[in-house]
Amino acid sequence: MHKASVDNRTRVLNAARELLQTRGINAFSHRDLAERVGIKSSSVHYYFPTKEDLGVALIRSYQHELTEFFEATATLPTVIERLTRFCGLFEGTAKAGGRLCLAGMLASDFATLGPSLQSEVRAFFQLVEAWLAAQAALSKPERSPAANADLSQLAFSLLEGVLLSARVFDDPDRTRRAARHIQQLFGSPSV
Amino acid sequence: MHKASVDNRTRVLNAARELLQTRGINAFSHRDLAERVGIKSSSVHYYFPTKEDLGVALIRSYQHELTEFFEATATLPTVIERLTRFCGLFEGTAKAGGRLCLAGMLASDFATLGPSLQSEVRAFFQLVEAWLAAQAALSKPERSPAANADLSQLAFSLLEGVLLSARVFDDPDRTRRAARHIQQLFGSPSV
DNA sequence: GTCTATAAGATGATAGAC
DNA sequence: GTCTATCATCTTATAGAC
Repeated sequence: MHKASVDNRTRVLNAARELLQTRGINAFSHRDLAERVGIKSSSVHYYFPTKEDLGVALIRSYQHELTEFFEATATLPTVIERLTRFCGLFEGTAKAGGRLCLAGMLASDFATLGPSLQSEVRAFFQLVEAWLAAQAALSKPERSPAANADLSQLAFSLLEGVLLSARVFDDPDRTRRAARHIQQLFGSPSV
Repeated sequence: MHKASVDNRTRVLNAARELLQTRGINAFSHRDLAERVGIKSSSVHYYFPTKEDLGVALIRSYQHELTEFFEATATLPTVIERLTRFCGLFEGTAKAGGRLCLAGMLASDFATLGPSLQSEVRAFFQLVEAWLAAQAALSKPERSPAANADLSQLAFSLLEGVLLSARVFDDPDRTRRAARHIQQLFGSPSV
């Protein structure tokens, strides 16, 4: 059961992820994907009948990877370290050709999405904010749940926003300054 | 020299602004604009030959209004008040049907823009951050220029980002929580 | 799975009449 | 200024052969 190389479905997904994060869902076509993968656009339709299907598959795989990230970093000793890693994801995104977060891009395209894709985007935001709120609670147990929720929204909004300016100014380092601020917000390390 | 009503050029600009802030520049057409204004798409081309022309006109008028805002609020006695007003602009944007900042939306469409439009977006970001840095300097004169620049980037990124989540959760109040945080960051009122 | 062929409709844009 | 007419191209698909 060894895969010598990625199958075309995965190749389409990878190409689509890059195009979505750089151009937005309304600025690339099945043909663009087909050309990058080296197949015909009808073959793209074979894997993802509609663009909505493609979008849903994209955010689900993105969310899946995030879940794996959460599991992998759960064993780290401090909130500080987990937060550093998390912010590092955004730094990597900014450095990858000025991409945006896939969910953030879909949020900016929100009004053009079908209901099922909108739900997925909302679920992704909720997942991130819930994790951040949990980290905030761990970091300073004396902080109220409302304050933790506030903090998590603040941190995620800041990271999404900084990707926009990082791309406009071609300056991925902006993500690190945002990360530093978030670390300060979450306060002194504990758990 | 009295204008009884707005001319069609202005009507096109207004319709385009709403469509750009809600759908992004790649998700509306000259036909969409024409239908909303009640003219034909060729008439839209008369005012704005290319979409790039339209985009440039949109951000220039947006920036012009911001400049007027800066002038109008320059007389306010405190940084706190000016900052409150500024954040109020974003609250209004979120409440206007979950719009994004026009420049923020163009930032997310950045990779699909022509060079002239990209320059305009960059200039807009610079204008905002320069103003915010100036407010930071006024607020706490003992703060370093680098810290002021940091703060201004942070504040603008946060406001841009919170518009994304405000729209995803259909919750414009998120902008107010962001505003509160920004006020705290800028510190105690002075000038 | 991947292809060719095809379709209906949208899109950005232009020419020329009024 | 606004229109009709037209254009080449793109877009999202679908049908059916291999």
